[in-house]
Amino acid sequence: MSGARDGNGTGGRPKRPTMVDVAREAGVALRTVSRVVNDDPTVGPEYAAKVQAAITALNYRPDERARQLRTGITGTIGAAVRRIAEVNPELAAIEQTARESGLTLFAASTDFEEAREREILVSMCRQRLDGIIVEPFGENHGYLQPELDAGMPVVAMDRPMSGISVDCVMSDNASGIGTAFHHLTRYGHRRIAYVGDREQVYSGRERAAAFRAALGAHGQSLDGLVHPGEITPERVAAALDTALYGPEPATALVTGSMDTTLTVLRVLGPKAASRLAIVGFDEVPHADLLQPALTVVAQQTAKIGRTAVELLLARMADPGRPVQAVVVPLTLTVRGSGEIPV
Amino acid sequence: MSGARDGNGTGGRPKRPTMVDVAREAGVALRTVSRVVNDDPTVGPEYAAKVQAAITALNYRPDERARQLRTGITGTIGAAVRRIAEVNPELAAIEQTARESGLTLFAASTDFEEAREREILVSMCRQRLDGIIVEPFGENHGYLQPELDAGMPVVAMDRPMSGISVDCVMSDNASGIGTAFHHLTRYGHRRIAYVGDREQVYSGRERAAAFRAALGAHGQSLDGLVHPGEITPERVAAALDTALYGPEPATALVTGSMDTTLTVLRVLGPKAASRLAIVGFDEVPHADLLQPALTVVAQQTAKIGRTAVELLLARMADPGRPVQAVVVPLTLTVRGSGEIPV
DNA sequence: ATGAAAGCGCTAACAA
DNA sequence: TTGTTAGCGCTTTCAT
Repeated sequence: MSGARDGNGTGGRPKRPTMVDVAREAGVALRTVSRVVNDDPTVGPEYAAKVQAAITALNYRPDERARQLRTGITGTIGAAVRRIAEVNPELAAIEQTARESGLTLFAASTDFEEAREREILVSMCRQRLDGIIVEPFGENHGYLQPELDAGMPVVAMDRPMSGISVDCVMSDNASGIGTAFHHLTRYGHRRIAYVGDREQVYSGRERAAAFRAALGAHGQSLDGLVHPGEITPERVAAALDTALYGPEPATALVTGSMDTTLTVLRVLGPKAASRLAIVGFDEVPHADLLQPALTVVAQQTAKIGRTAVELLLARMADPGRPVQAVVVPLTLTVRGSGEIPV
Repeated sequence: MSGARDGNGTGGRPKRPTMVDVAREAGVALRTVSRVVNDDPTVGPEYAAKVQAAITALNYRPDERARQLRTGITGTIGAAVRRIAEVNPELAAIEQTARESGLTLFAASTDFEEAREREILVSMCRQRLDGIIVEPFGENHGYLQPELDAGMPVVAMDRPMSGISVDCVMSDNASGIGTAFHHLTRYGHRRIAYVGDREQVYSGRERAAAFRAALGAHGQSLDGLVHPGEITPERVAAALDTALYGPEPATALVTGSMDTTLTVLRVLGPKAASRLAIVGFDEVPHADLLQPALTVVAQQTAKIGRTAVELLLARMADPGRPVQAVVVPLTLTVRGSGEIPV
């Protein structure tokens, strides 16, 4: 049976067999095929065998789209993150946790562009994904309110969302900066400078503020020591000039992000970098290969990613639960650059 | 109208409005709503306005799944790669090229596990994606033959697939190794060693073979110089011992992959590494921050990713076209480590 | 320019 | 245990 090549004569693309085709081939009802495909135990062994044979003979593959349309669930969650093809331990943790939970992950890069972010989020909503994790960037996410009202579970990661109230997990920026600062004071430093991202973005704002607070609590003035701003070689070089070569030079440095750390190292060059005490905020790839190896306060990225999925699962299970904000502490990793004494 | 909260009384999850609801709200036929949603120009302005108003009032969002089921196309291509969430320029290029082509990208990590790879590919086929790019790992992809027969476009990237015949794009491993080798001979090196991945994997096999050929063509014996194998600190340390501290020590080294390069640098330590001439195969993150900065032959990863999408698009457009294999040359990036003379 | 009705491939009530 | 039937939400002939 079923020997003929395909129903098609000439050039048309081959048509895939459907459940109806399998049912006809096996001589059973559609419903029975569905039962076999879904491992329903209430099918007689000989029927099951006949169906299996037909499935193999026709190379039948169920159409997931139809299944999803009918059941209403996709078994897929979305992740809208800065970049999927860069080092992104949160995303790695999300992917693994999703897999452990039997969910497929659909990840897309916002590139930290507001328009792109919106495009991705709206697209995920149109696909009726079971839930969305977003590392938010844009300034107003009010356009998602109707989706939330319609029951779409959303979790924010690394930054809070603006204009809507959703579950959220992020690092304890303030205490991380404090850890970096106090680690350096332990090695005798009193003049400690900060270079980090611009205060227009949430994390840049939080970390600069925390550094100012640390300086104040330590009885230091802020003059020439705190340099949030655009991370470009020029801007970073100017900041370092002010901080390191002024009348009261800083002897130690806290950087506010991975990008800042790398730019600082490039601007300083190997000789200057090896003499200055540096604690980086956030891990740097292959930090152990640098000279000196880089001491950092690292975000618990894996924990953050895992928590994001857990928050999402909780909300999927109970849409009415109160909105929750989880804060994750950072951990100090000592490697050398932060232990250079005054 | 439509003022009531939702059709729902108590705890049930809110039901989304469908096209029928919009049609009823607007007092038009279903077909008209569909026309408006799809920007069909043959709708009268007042009808269009009424429909738009209803869409806004109900916060209607079309269900992409239903659309896909009906039209048969998803507008989505899949990419099964080693790892998302790591530096992966091929994937970045795929994502960008897909976006430029108006396609959504669905990426998943195989982790270079055969079972995982198969799971992902089968899942993508069940979702009826418009096409699949795969960085293959497994040894037998024959299970995909029925999908190919059913018209599923598949393109292999970085490695060929086994057991099936599909379009493919990859680096010119042999000539890349040749470039690295000859660059070192230009600085007077005659004893040049190779450490790289095990020959069970395609690229490891190709590169080791190319290195042996280069040695041979240069009139050198192979003894103690060629070390393919597992990339572990122990194995790499043993290989380096043999190559660098034997009776005729090598004065230069070619590594066979990014992982190999990083492991070699870690095993050697900063002092030994700064004395040995090294050319890495493939780019290393922040290679410019190392001391000395690392000279590499880099794969044209962006070109490879872009080409993969282009091959896929071509096959989607013409399923009958002959299978094509594209080979992309590597480029030498001089930074210091490869220009240390004998 | 608009509408009525069929059906994409599947699951889920309900019958038998 | 198996089959019949009615949709999921949309697009698409085909009439009007």
